[in-house]
Amino acid sequence: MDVQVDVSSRVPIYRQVCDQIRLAIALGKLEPNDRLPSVRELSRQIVVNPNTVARVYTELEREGVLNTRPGLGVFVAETRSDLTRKARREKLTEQLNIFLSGAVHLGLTQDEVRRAFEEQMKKFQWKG
Amino acid sequence: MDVQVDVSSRVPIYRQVCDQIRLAIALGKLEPNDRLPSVRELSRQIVVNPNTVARVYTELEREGVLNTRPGLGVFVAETRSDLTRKARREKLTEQLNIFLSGAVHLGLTQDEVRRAFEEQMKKFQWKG
Amino acid sequence: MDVQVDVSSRVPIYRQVCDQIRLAIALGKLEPNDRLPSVRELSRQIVVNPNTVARVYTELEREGVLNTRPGLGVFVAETRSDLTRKARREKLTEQLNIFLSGAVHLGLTQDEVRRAFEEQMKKFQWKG
Amino acid sequence: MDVQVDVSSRVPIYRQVCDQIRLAIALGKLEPNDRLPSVRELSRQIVVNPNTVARVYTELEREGVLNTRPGLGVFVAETRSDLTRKARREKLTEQLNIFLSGAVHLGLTQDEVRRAFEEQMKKFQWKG
DNA sequence: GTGGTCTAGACCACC
DNA sequence: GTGGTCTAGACCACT
Repeated sequence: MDVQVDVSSRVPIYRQVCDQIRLAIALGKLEPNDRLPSVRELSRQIVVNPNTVARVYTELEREGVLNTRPGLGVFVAETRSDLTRKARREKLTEQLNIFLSGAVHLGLTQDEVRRAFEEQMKKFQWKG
Repeated sequence: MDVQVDVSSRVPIYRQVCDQIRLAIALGKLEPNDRLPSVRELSRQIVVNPNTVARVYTELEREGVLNTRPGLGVFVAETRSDLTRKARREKLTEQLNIFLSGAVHLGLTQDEVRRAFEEQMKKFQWKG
Repeated sequence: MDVQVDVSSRVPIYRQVCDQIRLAIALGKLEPNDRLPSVRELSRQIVVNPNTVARVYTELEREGVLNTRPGLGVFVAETRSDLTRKARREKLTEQLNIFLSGAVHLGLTQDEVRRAFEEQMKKFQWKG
Repeated sequence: MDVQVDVSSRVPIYRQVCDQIRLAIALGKLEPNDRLPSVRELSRQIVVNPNTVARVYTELEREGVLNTRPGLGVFVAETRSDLTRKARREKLTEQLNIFLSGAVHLGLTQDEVRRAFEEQMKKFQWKG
């Protein structure tokens, strides 16, 4: 678990950390039942207030990504999805549009984006 | 130019409008040197405080997406890109990773995501 | 909106407030698009730290019960449910078992509980 | 006595065990004067720290649900109720309200909830 | 004015 | 040791 925080970014710290933990899990760098660093440990490591880290863990627990075992620590949860198929497709399209409109705005070509997409996709842990 | 504002979204209104204007340009619905509605016009149209619209235009001008010709109105700027090729690729990868971790967590398969990706990509106006 | 907080309870304050707001909505005392008191207002009213109230609002927003319009305040959201039918039935049964085992433990009879159930149920705003 | 502990739940282990013992009594699976497994026995069986089991028994004894006969073991107490009739009705209504607001928010109809209620109620061991 | 984020530091419950 | 909750107070972004 190496987490990088950019304090000068406009993205809130707790969001940066959330994103990185989600990413690590999606990439398979963290697997179900792996233990994460303790709140105090991680807060020392990335030089951030313990409350901020606690907030990250709380938030990811509510999302079902992590779960905490009182007195033991915080662990990666088993994956599950309560969402309907339709809701999931909608969320996907929504996220996709945000991503693609950013890509267009960067002035990249369709092929560049497709290549990057295919390349990155290999690195993730897919379901099927 | 039809802009839809969702007041019940957690995304700030000014950002929603910014994103939609950028998107319209990315999709080719707005082309360089097209004139945008005036601040008052647009604020009436989408039922939003004029200050908020003014801010949107200021911000997009600062980004180099729009430019104001005093007395004439606000226009779509010629596309240009300040970012180096390398910086743009890095930004792309970063956004891609956030998008893909979300997709993995939704429990979708690689094929489902790829299909949605190809389908949505058609709708955008690419450079190359 | 009258909210009662019992500081001597073992139930955390933020949870007491959450429960009462959810209840008010379920009873139809608060309807979609009604505005809630501001964070500072409610925190003064119930004599609790503003952060605690902010936490309540954040949590209920994540649940989809409320949504906040930046600069304007916090509002009751339109109801929606992304959950699958199966997930909803499971949650219902789970909550029901907790409730019923509490009721048995109180030493009440089946009829007493059924009567209370039918009586309270009338007061809520049901979907069908 | 089969007790299932879900370590990935946010409910503390000791409460899970307490709840399940109370539930077993409510369902009539355990009757007054039945003997429970010893602390060591149960802790081995459910793979939990013996201290945690000891705490469960202490707590349930304090509540009057169990009682310890030194040298003999731990037994289910005779049912008794300290609460006044009025206090019990109030507690019932309070729990009912929390349960029903959850049910409303799940988007279920009155009939669905009533059917689930009647079905689950059969499984419990009532007083009257 | 509104809510959102972060820090600092305290106390409690759980194992 | 672990995380959870609450307070106090600061600063920022949005309308």
